[in-house]
Amino acid sequence: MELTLKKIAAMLDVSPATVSLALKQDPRVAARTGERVRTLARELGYVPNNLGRALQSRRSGLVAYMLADIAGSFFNEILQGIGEVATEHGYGLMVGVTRGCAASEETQLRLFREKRVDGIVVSSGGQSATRDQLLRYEERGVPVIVCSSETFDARIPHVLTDNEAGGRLAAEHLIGLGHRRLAYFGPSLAPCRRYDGCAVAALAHGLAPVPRVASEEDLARLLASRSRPTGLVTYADTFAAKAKHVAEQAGLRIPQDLSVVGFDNMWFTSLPEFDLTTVAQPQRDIGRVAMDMLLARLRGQAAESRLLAPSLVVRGSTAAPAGSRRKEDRKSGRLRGVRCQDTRTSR
Amino acid sequence: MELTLKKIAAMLDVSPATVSLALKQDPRVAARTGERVRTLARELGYVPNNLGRALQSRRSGLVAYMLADIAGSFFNEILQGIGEVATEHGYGLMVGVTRGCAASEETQLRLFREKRVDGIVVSSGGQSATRDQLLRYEERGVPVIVCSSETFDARIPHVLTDNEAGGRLAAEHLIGLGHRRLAYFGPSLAPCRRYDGCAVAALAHGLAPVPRVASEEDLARLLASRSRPTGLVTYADTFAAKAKHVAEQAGLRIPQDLSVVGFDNMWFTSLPEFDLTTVAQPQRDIGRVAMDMLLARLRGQAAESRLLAPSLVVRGSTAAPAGSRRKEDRKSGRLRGVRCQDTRTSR
DNA sequence: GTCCGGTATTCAAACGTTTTAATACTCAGA
DNA sequence: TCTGAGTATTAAAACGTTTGAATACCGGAC
Repeated sequence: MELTLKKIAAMLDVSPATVSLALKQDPRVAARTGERVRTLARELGYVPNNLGRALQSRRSGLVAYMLADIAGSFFNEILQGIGEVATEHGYGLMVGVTRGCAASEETQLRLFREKRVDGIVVSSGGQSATRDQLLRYEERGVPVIVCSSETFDARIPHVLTDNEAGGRLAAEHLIGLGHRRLAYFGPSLAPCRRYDGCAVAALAHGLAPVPRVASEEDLARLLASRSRPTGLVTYADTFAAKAKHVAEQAGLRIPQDLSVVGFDNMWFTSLPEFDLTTVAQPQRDIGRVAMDMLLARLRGQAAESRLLAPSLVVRGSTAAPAGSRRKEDRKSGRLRGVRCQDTRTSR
Repeated sequence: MELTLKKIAAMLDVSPATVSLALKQDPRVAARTGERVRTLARELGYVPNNLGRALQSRRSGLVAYMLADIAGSFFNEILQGIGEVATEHGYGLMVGVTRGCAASEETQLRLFREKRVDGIVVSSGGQSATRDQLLRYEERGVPVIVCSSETFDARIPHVLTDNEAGGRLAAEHLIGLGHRRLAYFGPSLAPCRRYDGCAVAALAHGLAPVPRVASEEDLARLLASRSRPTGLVTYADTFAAKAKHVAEQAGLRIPQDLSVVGFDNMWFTSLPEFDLTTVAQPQRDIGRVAMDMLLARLRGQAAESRLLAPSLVVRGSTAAPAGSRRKEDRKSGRLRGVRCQDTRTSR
C-alpha cells in the first residue's frame, strides 16, 4: 500500500541498500544508479518512513515542548519560535499542554518518553516531581532546556528575558523623563528581578528607595499619600491596567499625574484606551534560542544559559512629571514609539 | 542501555512474546506469569518504545495540529482542547505552526507524513495547494478534520462556532434591550455568517435592514447620520474596540448613546476600560470536539461536521437606548454578566 | 589462466515491537 | 501406553530503515 524503500528497490531491480544509500547521496553508489533512484523516488513522491529510520538510528527526530495551559498568547509565541527552528532542522515538534500540576506534567513526560523524543523544552515545570523526572531524562541522554523560567539544576540550561534589565529599562525611562519618585506594583512582595532592576536604577541615579506594593488597596493608599510617586513600574501589563484603573478612581490622570510602565507588551496595550508604555519581551526569540540550544545539545555540544534583552515600547502612558522644569527637551527628543517594534498582526 | 521488552524477557527467562502479551493482559498468558512480568516491568519503570510498536502496527500514535502563527490566544485555546483529548487517549500531539502560506503549510504536511501521523486537525489551510494535499492524506487513509474554518470538501468534516447563531445572539440581545436601529461593523462586505445572523434577527423582529460598514470612516459617517444606529454588532472584539474609539471621537457615550457588542470574548474585553458585551466562542470545546471527531474517524467511524453554540457575555457596553420608554424592566431583569462564563486566568 | 585493485552492488543483521502459527506440556480418559 | 483436549509458551516473521562487511564484476598486468 504505502510506498516504501523496498518497493522502489524492487521496481528498479536493485537492493534496498542501494536505494537507501542513493537517497542520501552516498558516494558509494554509481552516479547513474543514484540518479535513477532519486528520479523515481521524486516522481513517486516517496517520503521515507521515519518510524523505521528512527528505530534503526535511535533518533526519533521529534522534540517536545511542555507548556502550561495559561491564557494569553505569551507561550504561544514562544511555541512559534521553537516550531520555526525545529522545522528548519527537520525535527517534528510534539507539544504537551499541562495544567501546571504534577500529575499532568508526569503524563506528558511519559508520553514524550513513549514517543522517544530526542529532546525537551519545558516552560511548565514547577513541580518538584517533574524536576526529578527531567533530571532523569538528562541522565538518559535526553537533553532538556528550561524556557522562560529560572532553571532548577545546574545541568539544565535555560533561556529567558533579562528581567532585571527590563525593570531597569522601565525605571530609567521614567528617570530620563524627570521622575524622581518611583514605585513598583507587582503580584507579591517575594524577590523579583524586575523589581530589583528598578531598584538598582533608582539607586544609581540617586533616587530614594522604590516602594513596592502588591495589592490594589496598598496601591491606592500609596497614590493618596503626600509623597506619592509620579512614576509607576509594574510587573506586567495586567498590573498596569489595574493600576491605571486605581489611579483614575483616585482622580489621577495618566500620564499627567502618573506615568505607568507595563511589562510584556501584550496585545491590548496598543489600544488607544491604554496606549501603554511597556517593556517587551522577545518571546519568539526566546523560543528560537531555546530550540537552538536544544539542537546544539543534540549535536553533543554544550549549551550556555542565556538571558535575552527586553526592549522598551514607548507609548502615551508615560510623560515628564507635572512640576518638571527640566527635561522637557528629553520628552520631545524621545519620540513616542521610538523603540517600538510593533509588528503584531491581529486575528 | 535502554530498557526493552527483550531485556525484561531475558531477565525472567521467558520469550519476548510472553512479555508482550503479558503487558497487554492477554488471557493467553498464565495469571502467575503475567503478574511476574507486570511487576518487574513496573519496578523497572519500563516504558514501551513506540517506534517499534508503531512500525509493527502501522499506527504512530501521533496526531497533528496545523495552525497559523496568528497572535492572540484563540488557537492556543483550541490547541489546549485538542491536547487534552489527545492525551486522554494516549495520542501524542505534533503541532505545525505555519505562516499561513502554502510553502510552510506544505513543509509541515511533509513533516507530518514523515513522522507518519495517524490523523490531522487543521486550522491553517487556506491555500489550494494545501487543500489538495489534505485530500491526498484522506485518500491515503489519514483522516483530516477542519477546525474553526469552513471546510472545502464534503469528505472532510469540520467543527466551528455557529457564527450565524452568534450574530443572532448579539442582535437579539440588543433588540431585547429595546434597540430598533442596529448596524454591523466588520472587516469587509463579503458574505459573513455573523452578519447574516444579525440580519435575520432584525428581520424576524420587524426591524429595518441592518446597514453594514467595513471601515472606520464609513462607521464614523454612519454614526453621524440622522438615523444613526443605537446598537452596533461587530465582527470581533478588535472591531468593537475600534468602534468604541470612533464613537467616542464622535462624542457618543457607550452605552448611553451607542450599545456595542463584540465577538470572541478576548481577554481585554473584561477590563474596566472596555467592559464589553461580547459573544464568546467555545474555543476549548472546539478543540475537544475536533479531536473527538478525529478519534472517531481513527476508529473507522464516520464523523459529522458540527457547529458549536456561542454564548453571550453581557457586560457594560450595552444598555437600553436613551429614548426607550418600554423595556426598562427588561434591562434590570437581565443582570450584567448573567450568561457570563468568565473563567479566565491571566498570565 | 590467475591474480590484483578498484568500483558497484548486495547481504544480513539490527533496531523494538506484535502476532500468527506452531510447539511443549499436563492431565483425563480409554 | 496412547489419544485428545486444553493450556501455556515460544519461534519466527514482519514492519521500514540503516550500515559494516562481504561479494560480484571488470579490465588489465603478469
